[in-house]
Amino acid sequence: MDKKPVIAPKGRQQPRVKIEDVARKANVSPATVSRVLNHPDIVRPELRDRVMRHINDLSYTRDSAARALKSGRMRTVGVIVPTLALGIFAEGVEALQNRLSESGYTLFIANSQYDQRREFQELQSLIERGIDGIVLVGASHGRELRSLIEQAGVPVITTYVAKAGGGIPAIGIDNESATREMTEYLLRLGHVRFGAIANVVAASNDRSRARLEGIQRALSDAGLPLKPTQIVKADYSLAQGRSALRGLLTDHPDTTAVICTTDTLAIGAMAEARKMGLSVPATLSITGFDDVELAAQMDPPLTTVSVPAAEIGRGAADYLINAIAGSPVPRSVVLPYRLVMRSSSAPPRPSVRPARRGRSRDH
Amino acid sequence: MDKKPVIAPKGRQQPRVKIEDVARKANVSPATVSRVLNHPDIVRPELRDRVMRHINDLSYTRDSAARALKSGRMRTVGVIVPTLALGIFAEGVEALQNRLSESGYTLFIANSQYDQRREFQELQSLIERGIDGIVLVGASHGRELRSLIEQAGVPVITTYVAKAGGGIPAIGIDNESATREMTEYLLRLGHVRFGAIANVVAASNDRSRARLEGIQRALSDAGLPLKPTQIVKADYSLAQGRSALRGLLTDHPDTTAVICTTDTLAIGAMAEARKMGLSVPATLSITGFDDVELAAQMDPPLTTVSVPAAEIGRGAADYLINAIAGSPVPRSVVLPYRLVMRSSSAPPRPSVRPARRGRSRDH
DNA sequence: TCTCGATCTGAAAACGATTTCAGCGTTAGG
DNA sequence: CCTAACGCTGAAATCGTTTTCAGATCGAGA
Repeated sequence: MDKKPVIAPKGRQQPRVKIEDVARKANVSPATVSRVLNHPDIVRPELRDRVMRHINDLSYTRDSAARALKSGRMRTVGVIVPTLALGIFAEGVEALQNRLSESGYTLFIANSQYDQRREFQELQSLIERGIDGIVLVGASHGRELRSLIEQAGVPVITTYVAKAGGGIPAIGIDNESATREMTEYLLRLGHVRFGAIANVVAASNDRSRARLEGIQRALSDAGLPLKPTQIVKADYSLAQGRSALRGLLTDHPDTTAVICTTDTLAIGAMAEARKMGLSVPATLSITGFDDVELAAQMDPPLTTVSVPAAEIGRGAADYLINAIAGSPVPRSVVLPYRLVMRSSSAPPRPSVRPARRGRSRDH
Repeated sequence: MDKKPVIAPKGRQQPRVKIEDVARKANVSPATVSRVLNHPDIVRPELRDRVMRHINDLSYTRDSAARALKSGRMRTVGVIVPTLALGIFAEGVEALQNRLSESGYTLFIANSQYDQRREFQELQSLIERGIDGIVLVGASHGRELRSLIEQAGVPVITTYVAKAGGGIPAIGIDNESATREMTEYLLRLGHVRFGAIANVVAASNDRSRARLEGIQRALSDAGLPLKPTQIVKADYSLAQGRSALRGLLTDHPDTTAVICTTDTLAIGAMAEARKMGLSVPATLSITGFDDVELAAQMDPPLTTVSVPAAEIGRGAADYLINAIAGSPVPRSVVLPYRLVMRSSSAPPRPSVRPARRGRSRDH
């Protein structure tokens, strides 16, 4: 009843059991205890067991700070994602953490909110913390960030992209090629009047930028280059998907296919289409990117590109674990994406000729 | 060209600049450099500036391991969430990290996959890493976990619930009361045949369990207790929401209101209802919990309970920062939830009496 | 019985920063 | 001009492990 009020304990109240205490109890030297912990195979089994028993008795755990100081390794990895709000990143981080945990590593997490300056600051803070490896997202980072990494001499890998500049290894998919394929698929279906909704407002979002380029390239190659007004820039919110579609159809009412660089945008677009009384895919085909859980459950189910987020996370973990250990590591890993054709895309309605207005202007 | 092949560097290649190097360059003692860094106000300004210049010149950063060893504080906090796949947790973690980062703390993240054993292991690993504070989710944790925390003497706070056992402080909402209110609202609308879909398969999911209890209590109080078959247990996936609704309506085709303990389940249920040709809310009212971004964008928009996830994350950060500093902290914080009435709920259709089959069986 | 190896184990020196304690120089007051 | 007091700075101890290096122990072979 007379314990301190609502004040949290100042320091550890019990003076922390250290390796020396265990050593004394077990009648061995601290060195032996350390060996039992770190190289169990080089100490005589009976002695090892005895020491182990005392370790458990005292429920001794080593001080990671001292350990890190002496050994120079923190057994810690950091990750900086743009945001956790996107399921695709959350999934990757979760897989990353799980794999690291299996190998005795712990994961520091930070988020940049798509802001390069913040990314730099967070990275600085992580490096000061002595992390052994770092996971980044995307290919575009400030050059000062790259020099910071280089100077720190910490292994790094960037994710969700197939390649990154500045000699940084990458694990991910070829975003541009994915949307190019998607666009070609829609072209094959017979579409000729396209629109694109891309979350490219954040300067650092090179994934969506690459995806947009894939769309543009495919359409240029088909002789149907996108006019600026056929491209709507958005952020990553559902609501922006809605307004983007509305804007797009205001400028180009005869559009038959809308390609979004994100499922979230596509879902927003679908919601808006429904509200506008447009039927998907009969009058409008819509496609997304990421294949989030909801995509398959939409009505109609969303045609999209499946991104192997968990595999990316696991791969990044493996890469860093090897790199830290000094094992050989691949330069970059390109993972396969998968086009998932569902019912939100279909051939354009053949009978209707809603293009009259556009056509008449041409001749 | 003759740099080592694909082998990562073994240790830091540059031998790391330490405090002594700075001291030598600046012609002062290491002690002074340390003081410049930690207590700038007690060192003569001109000298301080000189030292600072050399610190920058050499781009010296202190070794956090040594610092932590000597000072006993890691400036690090850990969080264990069930999963990051749920936006509600991702949002909280993001807010938590942002607030901690502002105060110079870094966040370790781990996930338990709703498994108490795993939660214990991850916590153990975090504590061994010397974290200064820990954030948990929910009220139900093994007693060995509680004793581990106590023994480590680390401040802890649990989140998303209004109170937790074992003297652990909490920050969150009163889940039971929220669903009770929601149920009462549906009762007032005139519903009498209810169904509940709850993600309670995970033993440790006390949030959903409390929510389910809220539903049951309200209905019991109204003299309409739920039969076991009116409660469908699920996990947290959209697909389970679908199959749960199907199962529920198979057993009780005359149901007019379905209360879900999660938006994800509710969205799945809505998708299934649409597929079954049932119109929401005309023949079936559906409600969720969490108010995820998508809830407002559904067709019809989903009636749900809004959970202040970001505020929970920030509050947890503030709590721990204060507790670690030894400042007074509140025992627990109950945050307000908010019932968000949208169009997925409405009075039951008065004219229709689809209950015939069920009724005939009764008499 | 003695010596040579082969194993294990212990003593002690790091790892890099923080902080106490004491000493130095300077200024103010007598 | 001398002493007291104050403000800064430096020397050195310390935090808890890991690891090198050497010493001890034991068995086997001569």
